[in-house]
Amino acid sequence: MAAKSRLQNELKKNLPFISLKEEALLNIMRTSDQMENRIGKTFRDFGLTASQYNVLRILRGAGEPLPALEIASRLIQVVPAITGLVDRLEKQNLVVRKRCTEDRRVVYVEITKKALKIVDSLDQPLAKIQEELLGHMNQKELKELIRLLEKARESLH
Amino acid sequence: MAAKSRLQNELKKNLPFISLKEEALLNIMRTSDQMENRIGKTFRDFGLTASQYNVLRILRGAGEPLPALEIASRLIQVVPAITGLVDRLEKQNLVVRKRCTEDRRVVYVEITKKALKIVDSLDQPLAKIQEELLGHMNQKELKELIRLLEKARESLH
DNA sequence: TGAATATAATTTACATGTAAACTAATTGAG
DNA sequence: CTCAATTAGTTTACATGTAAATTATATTCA
Repeated sequence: MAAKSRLQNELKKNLPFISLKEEALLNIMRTSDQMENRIGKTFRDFGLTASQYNVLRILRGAGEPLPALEIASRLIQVVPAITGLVDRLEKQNLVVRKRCTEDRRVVYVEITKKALKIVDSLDQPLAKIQEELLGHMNQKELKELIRLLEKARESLH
Repeated sequence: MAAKSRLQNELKKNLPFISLKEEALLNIMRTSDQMENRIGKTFRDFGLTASQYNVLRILRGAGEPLPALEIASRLIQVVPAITGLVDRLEKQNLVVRKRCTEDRRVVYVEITKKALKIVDSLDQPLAKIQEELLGHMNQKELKELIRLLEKARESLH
């Protein structure tokens, strides 16, 4: 019924608040967007994008070359994205591709010394930004926030 | 020794989190990514992307044509993105551009009836997904999560 | 063994976000 | 009034995320 539909829309438009679930979802996405944005600026100051930094951080953490898909799975990215990402990192001499000899389908990605220096030099600035972004929350609040977000993600398992 | 946190296991990270702040930030971003991903699939089922849906939802909520930059500001997107977004929506006959006669710099974007139908038809599926994603959290938890995220964003003001 | 599958990456096509430069139109100070 | 500054949008250039198809290699099982 057209009239009823319009009325429903009218009511929806004027509702002072949305459902708690919708409000929570919007809060999660909005907070994430803004934090990513803030952190991303620091990466750009160092000539990296957030994705590029994450690849390098994973490689540093691993302490050894990793297959491309292994990196992709840790980034939770779709497979094709990793190819271009590694392409651009390789172009900047931040990683090296090495074809595996036992299984020639596998491409190992190795971080270079140049990249290690950059990633290391980002540790302090990043710690500072984390302090800037969440320094006003106390330990109890941070733990509760983490708990609630982990619980929220349980629906995705 | 305390068991590794859930996120650490998910990311197969070798090193422990340096700080609660870092863990909280990663939890925020990861949760957002996964929820966006899940919701995005529904939009695609209806021939829309998340960004396109958000533009249409804003226009429906406004109840009147809005200037392009007004839409952009509500989406918290950078200015140039809105042009292409409106281009693609216009190509699908979901919005119409109307140059303002008083101030010819301004472009009003108006939602079409076709688009209104689509957005309306998404209300129920979206409510269902919200239930699927956060239905296992009780009201108290949702309110606390919202409060903590709002507090987290205070540092960005 | 050999065909059917599965796996690791890549390629292609498209939508989007970001930054910087540019155009058109309006405004405001002198 | 006039010209510099501002404002609304667009264009361009690039990095990224998503999906589908493709290539090369490896594995499995009849």
